[in-house]
Amino acid sequence: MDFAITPPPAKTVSAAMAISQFPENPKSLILHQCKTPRDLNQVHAHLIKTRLIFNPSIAENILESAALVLANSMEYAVSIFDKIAGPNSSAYNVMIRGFTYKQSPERAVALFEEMCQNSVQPDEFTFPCVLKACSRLGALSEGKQIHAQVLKLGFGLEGFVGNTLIHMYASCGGIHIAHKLFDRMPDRGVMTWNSMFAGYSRSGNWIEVTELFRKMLESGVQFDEVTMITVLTACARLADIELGKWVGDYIKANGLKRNPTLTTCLVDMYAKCGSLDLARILFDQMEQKDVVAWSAMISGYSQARKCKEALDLFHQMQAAEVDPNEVTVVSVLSSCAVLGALETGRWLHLFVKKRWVKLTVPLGTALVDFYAKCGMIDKAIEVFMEMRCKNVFSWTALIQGLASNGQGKRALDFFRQMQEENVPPNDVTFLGVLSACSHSGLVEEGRDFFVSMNRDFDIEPRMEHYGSMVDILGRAGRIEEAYQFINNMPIMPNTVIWRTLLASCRAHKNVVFGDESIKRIAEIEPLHSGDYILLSNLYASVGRLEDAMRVRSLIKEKGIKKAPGCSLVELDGVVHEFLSEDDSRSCSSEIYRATEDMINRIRSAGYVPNVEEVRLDVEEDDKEVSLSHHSEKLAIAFALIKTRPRTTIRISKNLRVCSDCHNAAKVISKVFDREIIVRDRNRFHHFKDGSCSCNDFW
DNA sequence: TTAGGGTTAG
Repeated sequence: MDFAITPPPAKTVSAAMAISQFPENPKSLILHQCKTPRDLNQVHAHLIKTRLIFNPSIAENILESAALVLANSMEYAVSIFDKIAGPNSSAYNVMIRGFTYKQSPERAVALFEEMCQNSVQPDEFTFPCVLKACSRLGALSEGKQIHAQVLKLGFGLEGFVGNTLIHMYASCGGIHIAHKLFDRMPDRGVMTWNSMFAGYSRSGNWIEVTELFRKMLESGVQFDEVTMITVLTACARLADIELGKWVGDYIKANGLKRNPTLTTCLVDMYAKCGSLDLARILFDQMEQKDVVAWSAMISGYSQARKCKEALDLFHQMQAAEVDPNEVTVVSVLSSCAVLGALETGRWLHLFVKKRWVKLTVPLGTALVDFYAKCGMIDKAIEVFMEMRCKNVFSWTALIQGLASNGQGKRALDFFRQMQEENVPPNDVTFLGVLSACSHSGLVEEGRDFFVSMNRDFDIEPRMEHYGSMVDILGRAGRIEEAYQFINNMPIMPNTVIWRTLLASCRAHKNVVFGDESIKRIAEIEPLHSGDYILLSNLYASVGRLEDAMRVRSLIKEKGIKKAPGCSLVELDGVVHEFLSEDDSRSCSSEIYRATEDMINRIRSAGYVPNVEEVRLDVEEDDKEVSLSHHSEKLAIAFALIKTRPRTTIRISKNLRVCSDCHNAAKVISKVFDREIIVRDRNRFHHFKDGSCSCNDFW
């Protein structure tokens, strides 16, 4: 061979040198020397030249190299395999294994069938490979046929075949069969147990995972890191901090923290169980943090509604130059949605467009939810339409988004479309549907949907569904009907239900049922400041000012804290905060002046302050001033002077908008020619041209 | 030659 004279690069030398002294059994040589396709080509060429390829055992060795070396393709291996006259079971095994590992499990199963047709008897190595392929495919019926073959050929449950059979059944939805085999298994090792865990965790049966783990501990079989990973995942989903901590302590005591996957699971478990600080300590201690570790910590914050922390950590992740993946983006988007962080969310959307051509279901859904929660409902619809694949989550996000943005009828149109496309709604979808009816005053429709969810979809109404129904009736002024509805509830109504009724009583000036609601709330828990304020306003609305004052003074007497009204407005990515009657800001006089100007202008356009809801402890003359200093008015006035004409103003509020501010905002939108979007605790108000998207139902 | 794992959306 000529390259013994002129040495080519190192890698080729080793392969070539080896070839010149080809050993009797070349298996390990071929496997070790063939590291690249080029090596493989050379060895293969040599085998053909020397006719060694016709030696079945040598052909098999090169076949195995071809199946293992080339990263994503089996074509080279196929070309060798096709030239083997009468391949034996070992050759088939190599090919089946190759297909299984190289993401073509369906070809692995097909080849197994071909093997049987060619009367080549499978051996104890064939079955684990082909069963693994079935597991990957979720191919239960093929798996069952293979099981029959296993029995026919007399293989028992011992060893690998038994374990892979259990794994196959467990991961293809045949968990009961898997359990039967597991029970009959003569010698259950850690792999046997892990195969069962894999099945339960794949189907989300987290309780079964923890119960099985306790049985494993009783049995005395030593668990391993894979077991702990599955168990920790289950603890996270179940918020089972007790068992989770036990595993955590075991990991600490046995010095297993160096396994980053295991630590990531611990971080995730602590975060999902609410111990965010513990999670963060572990996370900070991790030497190597991959994208999954970062995502676990970020989603921990996001799910705990610590959205600012989630965004901060995301920025740290970018600073650490770790590339976010889909999961990261989905978590961060959901935090942006809660915060109304429009700029960051938009940036993420651009990032998604650049990075991933196809919108996946979770990504699309997170974007729909994000835009809807930022009041950009048209953009939410646009993203939804772009999604090629949608599931019940995506439809629900859109329906809820439309409902909270005051487009109840459109929400119901989408609900009908969802049914036409055969996507079955779930309990949360119905919350969106009922909320659409409530916000749009669709009483009869709401009642029909409430009946239909149980009758046609077999969904048992939860407390929230009953609450929505009370809201629908109450808002429409059908207070007595709402009261009867509560009395007929098959479950014990909670305070949310009674507070919903109380709010309706306030809106419709119904003192009788208002008093009754307060009584019922007080039976369950101490009254909130909001309850007193609603009751006080209710009395004031029917002219019982003394009672109103008495209720107000109770707040002070009992020392009940009131949550101050707070509005946020985002300008150039900076969030400004306003509190009611806030004079702490350095520019407050400027803002108060702007507020005054704003009020004067809308007064001349017909705005009349509604003093009914003003704090009753304020002196009569001051009432209108107090009204004009509600946080949303301050925020709107601030935005009016700080932004260019016609720019949309976006306000986020911690409480519900009061009726006076609602009225004022309508007039402001017309007088100043501005679209104003206010997100309150429950929903959106899009003020434009003197009216609001909520049609004054809120 | 043969088996197992973590983060995501309403």
